[in-house]
Amino acid sequence: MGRWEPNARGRLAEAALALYAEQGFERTTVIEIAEAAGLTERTFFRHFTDKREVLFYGTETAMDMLTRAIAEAPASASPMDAVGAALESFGAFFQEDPERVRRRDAVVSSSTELRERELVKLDALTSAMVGALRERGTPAPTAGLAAEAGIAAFKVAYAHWIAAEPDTTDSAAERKLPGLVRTALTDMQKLLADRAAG
Amino acid sequence: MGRWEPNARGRLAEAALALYAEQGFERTTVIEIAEAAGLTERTFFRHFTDKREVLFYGTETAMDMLTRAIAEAPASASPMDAVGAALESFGAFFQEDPERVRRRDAVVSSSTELRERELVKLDALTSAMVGALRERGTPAPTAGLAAEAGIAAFKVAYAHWIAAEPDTTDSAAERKLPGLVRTALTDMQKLLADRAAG
DNA sequence: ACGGTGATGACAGTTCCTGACATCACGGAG
DNA sequence: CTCCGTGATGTCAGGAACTGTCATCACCGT
Repeated sequence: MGRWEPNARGRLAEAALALYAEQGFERTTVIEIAEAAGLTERTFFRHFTDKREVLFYGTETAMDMLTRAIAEAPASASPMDAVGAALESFGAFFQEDPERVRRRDAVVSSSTELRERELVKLDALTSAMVGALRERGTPAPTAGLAAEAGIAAFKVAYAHWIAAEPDTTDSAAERKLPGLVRTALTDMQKLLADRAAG
Repeated sequence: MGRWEPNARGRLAEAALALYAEQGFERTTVIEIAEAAGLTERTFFRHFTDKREVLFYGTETAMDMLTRAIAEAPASASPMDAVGAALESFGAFFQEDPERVRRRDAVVSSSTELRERELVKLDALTSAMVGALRERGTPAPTAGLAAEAGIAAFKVAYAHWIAAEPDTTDSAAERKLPGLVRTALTDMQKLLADRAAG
């Protein structure tokens, strides 16, 4: 594998995912990853700031997706409508390649450090949504609450989705991520309504 | 400062907080912390698994507090009632020493790595609350939603509280953390109710 | 053919963190 | 009072994650 093979970043990401899955995150060394991709350790760190970051490649894309979805929501949509729509389309995007998502999730779930990083990414998505909401005139406190509530519901929906689907071709609505996001939001609303006043 | 001075752990935590605040997290070395506490680097790592963990000392106590509050909630309380009560008392605990909380928050906020760790701790608190809810018979999906929604509201309330209070003796209800938690929860409910059906 | 540009390699160095073993203070058994 | 076990600490060696610096290489336009 020569020095100037194309798509170095992609090769590194692939090699890392494979090695993490195979022998675990902690027992995989950056040198191993780099050599598996035909590169050197130093080059790995030119493409990824971190040993973990290599698994969180598309986060910027995800942020764009969410902010755009919120910006493009009709002016009549409430903040929670906009957030809900954005997260549903986000869920739909996940479903496009469930196999890859599963593979990646298995690796991330197996390591505390990786779950740590995933939470930061979710927090970044929250901030991005807050920004997009403020852009369309939502006041700051409302934007914060809407974004946090939305991400919270998404977490639950995603956990359900991952835990359920084995790899069957079953396409019941309950197994589709956008639908799970929607029901999580309504269930959350019901739970919050179910409180003793004052 | 001799080898057998008491409370090594506390001294390390104090020294770390002071140094992080003074010169930043990344530019502080573990050796510096250890020497400031009259100990060695190796001993630091016997007391804390991490350079970051030293700032998240009381997390187990916090988990106990939350799980106990949920367990002790009256049987008639809804899941969201129990979570809300637990988080309000949690907020009250924070308020006991606002100065220290502020100091610590300034340090944590200044470093990505530390915010990362804080998010993990919040996630651990979420899991603890889920466990406590399940203990009292709440079904798993409901428990997950209630805990996530509660933590989401708490995050927003906490951010408000930190951003507002300068150090004034002002004790308006809006500046008290338990009250902010409560209003965050009701505001979140309103936002979620404000959605197009579907 | 030639020089500029960007990606990569090579290497040294710092810091985080761990394992293994020695050492010290204390508290109880005799 | 002495001796010895126990737990906390010190010392040392070392792996692995990252960073800075400079040389080297492939490509691209002139």
